[in-house]
Amino acid sequence: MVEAINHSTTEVVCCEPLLDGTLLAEEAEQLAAMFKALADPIRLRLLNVIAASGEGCACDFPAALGRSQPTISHHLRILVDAGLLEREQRGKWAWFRVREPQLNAVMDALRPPTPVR
Amino acid sequence: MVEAINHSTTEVVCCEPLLDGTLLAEEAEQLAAMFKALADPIRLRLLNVIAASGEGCACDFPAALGRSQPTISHHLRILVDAGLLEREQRGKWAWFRVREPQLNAVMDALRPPTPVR
DNA sequence: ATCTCAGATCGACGTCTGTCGATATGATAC
DNA sequence: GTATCATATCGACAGACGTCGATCTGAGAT
Repeated sequence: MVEAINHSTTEVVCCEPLLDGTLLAEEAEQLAAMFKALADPIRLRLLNVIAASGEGCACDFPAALGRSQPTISHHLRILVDAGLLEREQRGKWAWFRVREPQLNAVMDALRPPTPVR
Repeated sequence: MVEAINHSTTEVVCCEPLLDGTLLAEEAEQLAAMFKALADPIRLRLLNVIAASGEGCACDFPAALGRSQPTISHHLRILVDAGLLEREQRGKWAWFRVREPQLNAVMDALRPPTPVR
């Protein structure tokens, strides 16, 4: 279906504010795509484990999370495509780091529109 | 499948912090369930429209969002079950409000573990 | 009680998703 | 070059999901 997936960056910093009544159909699509990337327990645990130590090697995840190597690779791809992880090749190993700006962008969409208090 | 769905409250305020390396398998399930409820453009637009005016009548949503009445009812149910909306019956109409504490709980899970700066 | 109408539930459909075994790719070591 | 090993891709499968037409439920109104 997807003819040429951008497997790396996804420089779109989606995420219009969710609660202020300005969310258009297309923006909702983009935001929903971000949430979809977060809507799986294995992917959340990948983010969690990687963020905890700053970075993580793909080689450790199948044993740590109890999923096969293809399954882990599949989930890592989804997180990278969503812009939530960045991938770096070191020798024959693949290392991943969390892209916190993208995570913050998702968080901002949930923030209520009450700028003053 | 689900034999008796709690269609109202869901007092679980899920959402352990995502980035600090303490996410257990079961907590990841709960958090993923919250993100799953947010991972659909129609549901995001429902939240958006309802939050914008403080409340919203189910009767307006099919026309506003271009989906059938059963489909809207389906999505509203998912948001109520996730604890993100609360439902109130007024005469024959159903009105909905956003439960901001629950939304904030999801947001807190995304916050990076840097309490001091 | 009967009528009307808003909303929920049911049943079906096509599509998407998570999973894994098998295989391909690509990088290092020899 | 070949061998080895880490990761990606492929193919298949079962289950979940979004959608809608048809129907049921329940609250007013008469």
